[in-house]
Amino acid sequence: MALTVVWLRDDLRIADNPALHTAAERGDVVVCYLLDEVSAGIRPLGGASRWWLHHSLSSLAGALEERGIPLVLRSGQAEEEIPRLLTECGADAVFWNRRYAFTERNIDALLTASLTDDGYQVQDFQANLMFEPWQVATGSGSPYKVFTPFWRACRNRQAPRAPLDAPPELRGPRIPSEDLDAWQLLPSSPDWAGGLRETWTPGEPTAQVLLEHFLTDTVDGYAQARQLPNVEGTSRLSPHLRFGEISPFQVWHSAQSGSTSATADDLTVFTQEIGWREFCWQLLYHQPQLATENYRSEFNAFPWQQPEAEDLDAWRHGHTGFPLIDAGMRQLWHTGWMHNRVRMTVGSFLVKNMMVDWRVGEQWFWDTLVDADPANNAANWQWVAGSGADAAPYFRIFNPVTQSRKFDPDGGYLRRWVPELRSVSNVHEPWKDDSPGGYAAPLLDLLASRDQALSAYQDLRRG
DNA sequence: TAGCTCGTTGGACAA
DNA sequence: TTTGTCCAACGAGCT
Repeated sequence: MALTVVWLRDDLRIADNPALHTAAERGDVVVCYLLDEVSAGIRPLGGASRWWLHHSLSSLAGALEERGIPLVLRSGQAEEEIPRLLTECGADAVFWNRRYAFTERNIDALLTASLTDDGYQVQDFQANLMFEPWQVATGSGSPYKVFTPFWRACRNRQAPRAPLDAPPELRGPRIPSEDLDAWQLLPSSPDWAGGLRETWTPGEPTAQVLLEHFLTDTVDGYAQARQLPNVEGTSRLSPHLRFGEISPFQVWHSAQSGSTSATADDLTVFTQEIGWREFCWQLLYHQPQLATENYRSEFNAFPWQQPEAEDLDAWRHGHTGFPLIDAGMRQLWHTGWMHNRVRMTVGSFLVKNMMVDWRVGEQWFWDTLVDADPANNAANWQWVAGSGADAAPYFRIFNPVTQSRKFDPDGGYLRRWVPELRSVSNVHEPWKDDSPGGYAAPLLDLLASRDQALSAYQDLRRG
């Protein structure tokens, strides 16, 4: 009797999971998740991601149990634990869905070679990107560095395959599993996850509900509403996509076939966001050090400032004295998520007004975002800093006052996340108010710091 | 080939 | 209050 180990990684779902689907057609399955915190080069998950992972695994384990099979949890080095599990359960094959980061690819390649040598059937599948990074290239054969031509080239390719249904039946033996609680993925002392619990329900079922809800109720007007941080105008699918509770194929096909009232423009803009995820991953595929090294090496000479500890702390926890910055950073700290427009603004503030190295911000987002994604996070911080592939022009410096006037005119978002501002009438510029109500004084001079950044960037250009 | 167009997300200032 | 222009070239990508 054929028995396949399905090794799940960033694909914690049952539907549209080609590895699981094919294994179930083949015979019995053992579904496994391996927590590998020991292989060299693996970046440890941030705190918010660990919280999400715990609940996502818990949700998946429950769903598999309902179908009669367990989720087998193991921890340790993949090179040792996967062969051990294969021997232990008597499997003759192992299937997984491909992943694209450098260390992970190498681990998978080494395992494939050694397990194949040992006589196992090893098979990998395309599941987490609609366009494989090596499939999309410019006319001259090089990887794309600019989003628009990249996404145009993707759209000109064959349409992504239709998503697979969940396997109709899952059978398999009961294999001992480690205890999820013993992994201590959840914060205990202190338990800072209250805001995450209020905000999110990790797991595949919720991801499907969110997608349906988005396409039924929210996507109409998306192109405009997604700009407004105080409006529930986005899909909020990002952490679900990050952990693979839903696949881009599912999102893409639902958006194409959605008989909604949305305009073509709304659907195009939404689909494009899925395209950005694909773009960031192909950047990371071709530039493995995207999270740690400037994509444009001339930025190695940029004069980043070493921030005072209390200034950096003011940024991290939302006490800079700039309402939009503080609202965003507090939303992040509380919920593990921040509206994208505000992400750009707080990023620009850290990198350009405070002149702090983008990697400091990237690491903070990595620790605090529930959707912290190795490719998206790194590529977008580099975009903000101007050191990235398809970077923002250096003179593009977000002004937090102008941004909140434009995208949160009545200050609802600002007052929601910064209670000190509720009694302040000049909510966009509280320092001009007669009674700023205990709200922090501005950390810096916006115009002066802007000029300083502009000249530093100009110096870099001149070499 | 060499030329041409274009580039997710802005701000300041003038008219 | 709104709209247009400039900021500074430059490299990507296409034809």
